[in-house]
Amino acid sequence: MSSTARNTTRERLEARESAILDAAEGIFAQAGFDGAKIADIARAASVAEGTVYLYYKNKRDLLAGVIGRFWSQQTLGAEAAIDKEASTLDQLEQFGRYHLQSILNQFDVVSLTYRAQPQQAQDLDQVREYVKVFDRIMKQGVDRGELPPHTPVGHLRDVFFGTLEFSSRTLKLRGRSYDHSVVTNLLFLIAAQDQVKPASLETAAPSNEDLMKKLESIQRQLKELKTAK
Amino acid sequence: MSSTARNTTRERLEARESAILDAAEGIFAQAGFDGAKIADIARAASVAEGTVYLYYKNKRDLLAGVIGRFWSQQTLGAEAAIDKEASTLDQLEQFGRYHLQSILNQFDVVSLTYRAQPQQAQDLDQVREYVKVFDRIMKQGVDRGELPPHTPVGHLRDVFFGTLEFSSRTLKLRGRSYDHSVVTNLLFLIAAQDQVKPASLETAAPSNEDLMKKLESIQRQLKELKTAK
DNA sequence: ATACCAAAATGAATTTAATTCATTTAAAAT
DNA sequence: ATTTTAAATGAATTAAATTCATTTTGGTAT
Repeated sequence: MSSTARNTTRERLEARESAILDAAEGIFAQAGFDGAKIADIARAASVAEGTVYLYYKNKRDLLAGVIGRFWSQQTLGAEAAIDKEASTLDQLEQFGRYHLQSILNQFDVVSLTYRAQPQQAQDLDQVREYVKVFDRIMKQGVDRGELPPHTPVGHLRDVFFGTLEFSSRTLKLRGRSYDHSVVTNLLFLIAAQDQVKPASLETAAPSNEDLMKKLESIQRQLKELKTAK
Repeated sequence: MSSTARNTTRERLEARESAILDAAEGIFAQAGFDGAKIADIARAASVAEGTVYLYYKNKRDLLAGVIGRFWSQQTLGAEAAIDKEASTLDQLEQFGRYHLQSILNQFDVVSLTYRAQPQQAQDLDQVREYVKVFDRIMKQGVDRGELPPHTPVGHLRDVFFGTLEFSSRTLKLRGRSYDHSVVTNLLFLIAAQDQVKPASLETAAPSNEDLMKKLESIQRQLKELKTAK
């Protein structure tokens, strides 16, 4: 078996698996898990019914495949949407905006996530990876001193994802589209919490003295500019 | 048909319907919606399979019955758990504690809620009633002057239920039981928001930090000007 | 190029479980 | 006591997931 041939074969199999996943995602999203018939999915993927079972053990497993792929892509998308150089709060806002927008745009696929079996731990592995994006932002925030060391990341994670999830349902229910104020309000809440608790010296807001010094420096520079002309 | 007889008949029918709902709740909670067999439910309720279909159109409708009854009871329980004389924040804490405790205790039944069809509006009528408990507390808070008039109740509703829901999943996942700090932290967040500013970032007064950032940006531009010369 | 093998694919047959319905049983009315 | 109506039954039907005996395909060796 030549290397080229092996590649061709594998590529053919992967293309077929992709076709099945694509078909399944479409039919599941459109008809729901129960409403989707393997026969329809097979037809949409241009394979025989039995072929689906060569790639996935059963309908549940196929669902897990669709969900896993979706959340993997979400993780990549989120990482692309976040500016590594931005402040922690800005990163959180970028992530929040990305999250809300994408779960709204792909509401039907996201809803399928709840049909996975939480008992089957690996069914939700990719969701767990996605959640880690939040954890990394928060950890970096603490390391950088932008968040207090005692920041309750676990709680805030549930606040963040819970709020955005429920907000997306509310928006959908009311037939409304993405609303940035949801993210803004949420960030406000999270930021407010940080302010209330005793902040470390590093994170202390600049004093008026600091501002005045900065202004005086600017004033000096302006004078230099004027005289230089 | 005598009044007594009519009563006896109706009572008999209601008892039977109750038996079916009890059986369904038990089997659904234990086996999940897909895993539950109508045959098992019928056996547990001591009726024939066909009898189930005299009371409920199909399996989905039976699920809706179980969910509806559960959330109706939740509404009654919540109203009993809330002291009408207490302050708004105390009432919110009482409700939050009740909500988290009960969704943890009856996690399997609550999970079934996500199997209802959001399209079928009336499937979730009782859930909507339950949510109104929150709205009434908030409205009363605004009327009493304990909350600012512009309090974003809709947004806070999603924060409240979303956070508690996700927190319950986290606790379940980690095999932990009710943790009051979840409620405390949530209340803290909500209270902080009221104190700070509930609207959007646009209307917020700029913090010293914001001023400092703006000044630093001006300073950078000045430097560029100077070196450009 | 041909024959052979193993992997992949097929779709008809099987299985499982929801739903229906002709029949029976029980209750209410006359 | 008889008739009528409502409720209940469970065997038969139906729908859809899953299996599996058979066929097809692609790669390898002669």
